Amino acid sequence: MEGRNEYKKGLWTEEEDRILMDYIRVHGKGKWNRIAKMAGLKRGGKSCRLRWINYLSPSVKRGGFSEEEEDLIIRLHNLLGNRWSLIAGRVPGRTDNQVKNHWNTHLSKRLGIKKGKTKVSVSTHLFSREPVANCIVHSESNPEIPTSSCNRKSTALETIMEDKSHSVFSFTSTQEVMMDDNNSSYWFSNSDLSLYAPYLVEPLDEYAHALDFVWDGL
DNA sequence: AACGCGTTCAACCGCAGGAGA
DNA sequence: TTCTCCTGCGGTTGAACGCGT
Repeated sequence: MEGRNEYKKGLWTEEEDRILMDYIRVHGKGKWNRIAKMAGLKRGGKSCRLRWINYLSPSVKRGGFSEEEEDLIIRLHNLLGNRWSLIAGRVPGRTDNQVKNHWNTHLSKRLGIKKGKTKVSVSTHLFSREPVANCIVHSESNPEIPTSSCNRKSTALETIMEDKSHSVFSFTSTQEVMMDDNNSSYWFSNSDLSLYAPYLVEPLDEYAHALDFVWDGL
């Protein structure tokens, strides 16, 4: 059982790294629980997998992030939000953990992005030619008190459909929104704002159109 | 030198989902 | 269908480090 104290935790030693690398070099990766046992490591399978993926794998690039990498991460985060594995998949040699850490410790600070969220409640007149979004903005620190409100006419904007469960909508040229179709909430990926819609309708592309509106008060 | 405090990042945790028996 | 095992993900933790006093 992985969760009990029979496994060693904490930083890996050079000896452990060597044992894991030697084993993978001969037998290949995958089936991490078995690797841990067969290699004689007192580590859980998850720990071995993480150590390989984030540190030991020859495909992992070490050292500081270049300006090009940072620029790419910022643009991908605008588009995808905190979907680190997707972002890392588009930054050669970088892992999701590296990207996440670099974002949280450097980029989010540099860009002045705060951790807290602001909730935007939305009601829409669906399928009219000029749908209207009625918005009330709440701060997370005091959700009871709306900090501002607006009533804006929408304009149709570009819609990017990534997949069924995670649709990405372009809000303006710089603001993107991710859709979670389970709870009808929308996330502003680059400003940590969430947008709650009162109801969900099908098909998705019509819904997306109905929720497209210009919001310049962020 | 010693201490306190903030920052960094490797590693852990809990959970979800897929595969296969 | 159910169960187990494995993998992958994002959020969180805490040891190590750096810096100021």
